[in-house]
Amino acid sequence: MVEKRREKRDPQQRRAEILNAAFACFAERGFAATRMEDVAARAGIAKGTVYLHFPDKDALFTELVSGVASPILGQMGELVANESVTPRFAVSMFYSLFRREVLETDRRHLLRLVLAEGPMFPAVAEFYHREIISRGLGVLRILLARAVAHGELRNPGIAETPQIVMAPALLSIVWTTLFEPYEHLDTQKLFDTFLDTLFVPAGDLLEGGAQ
Amino acid sequence: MVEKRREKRDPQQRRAEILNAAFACFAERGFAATRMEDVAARAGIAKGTVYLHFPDKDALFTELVSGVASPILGQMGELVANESVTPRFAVSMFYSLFRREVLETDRRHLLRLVLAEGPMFPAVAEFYHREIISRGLGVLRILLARAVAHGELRNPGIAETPQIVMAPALLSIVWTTLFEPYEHLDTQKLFDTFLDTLFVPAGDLLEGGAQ
DNA sequence: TGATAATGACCGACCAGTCAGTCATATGTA
DNA sequence: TACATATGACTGACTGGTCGGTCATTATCA
Repeated sequence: MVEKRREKRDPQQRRAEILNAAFACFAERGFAATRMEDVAARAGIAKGTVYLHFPDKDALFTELVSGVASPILGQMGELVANESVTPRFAVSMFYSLFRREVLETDRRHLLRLVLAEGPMFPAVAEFYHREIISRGLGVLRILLARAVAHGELRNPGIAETPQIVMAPALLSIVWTTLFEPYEHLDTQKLFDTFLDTLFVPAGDLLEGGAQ
Repeated sequence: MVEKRREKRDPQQRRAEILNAAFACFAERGFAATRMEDVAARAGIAKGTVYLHFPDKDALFTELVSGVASPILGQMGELVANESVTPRFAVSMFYSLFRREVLETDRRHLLRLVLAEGPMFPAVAEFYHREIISRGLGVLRILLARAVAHGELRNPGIAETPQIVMAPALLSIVWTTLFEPYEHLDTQKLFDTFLDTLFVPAGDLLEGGAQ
């Protein structure tokens, strides 16, 4: 008979532990296939305890995907506020930030969850649009407008469809979580190539600049 | 007491009816939330009958998403075989084909299913990679190589990452099924703009060509 | 009148959510 | 300090309901 040790924790900490466990479970098995008991076990507590902190499974999920709202956008906001930073540099920073902080960490599974379960959870989709997508597009619009003014875009029309800039991020998420076992995608090259497609080559910026 | 009319059908036809019903159900509620009884009801038959045609729910789902493998790739194959068709025209045909045959039909829900449930069904992901993605990339590689040879790409590096060409298709699927209620995306403009970003403007093709 | 297809009541595994009871700790009392 | 009592976080067996899958029965067909 295993002796179960009870342990009281600071509610905030316990909450965080449950969210961590839930993240791991949802990320690796999806919403439907994850049992509340799995989450509890992973957090090292009993099932009932989970319900002391979250009203039900849906709430746990919604809170989870909403709560991990990345601090990336914050960094982007600062970056774009600085007029001396070129749009190309800002976008390239966004891409490498995305690669380092999302694509190459467990957070990529979170984004996958939003893609996969979003339609089932309008609250989640709405939240992500409002907090992440909408804000990101706002930053991009500023950047792209500035880029157009300086003639840095190969196709100025991009400024009217800033979603395009997000396309490689989406592609990389889907590819790495769906097709990577069958065919490797070099995401570094993907982002670099895309950047070179969006922006005119450095040498062409000062007119007459020979490459 | 309602008198239920039994009906015998050609097995092929019945199979198709079940698949249609399953498509509708899975598309609107996802795999987990769809009950076999829903599928049966939608097909106008009893639950047990479904099991006369498919061994279990997984098989039904797998068969469904595999079976609707689009004839689009076939059309693309023919198009690219014709040397006189310019790469830009071929890609633009692909985009409009995709818009007309997938994005603006119920088939878009099928693609969304693959994205959402793919990781849970390796067989599905593997199938889609092998039958759709892999073939599509093959066609694209040929097209892009030809485009590079004729100096039609703004960034020849694209030829090494043909996945990029698929990015707007992915973006449009995800956007329309996830964020469309909150913010409209003009997919026509999205694809047009992307095309203009990939390929050099028509006037620049013949060197010295004035715009 | 078999042979075949279809039915839907039924089974049992599974699981979200509940709640009566437990016990480590904090507080009050002598 | 030593003991009694109160608190509430924690537990896990249990419930009620759901749903994938089965199969004895019934209807239809050749």
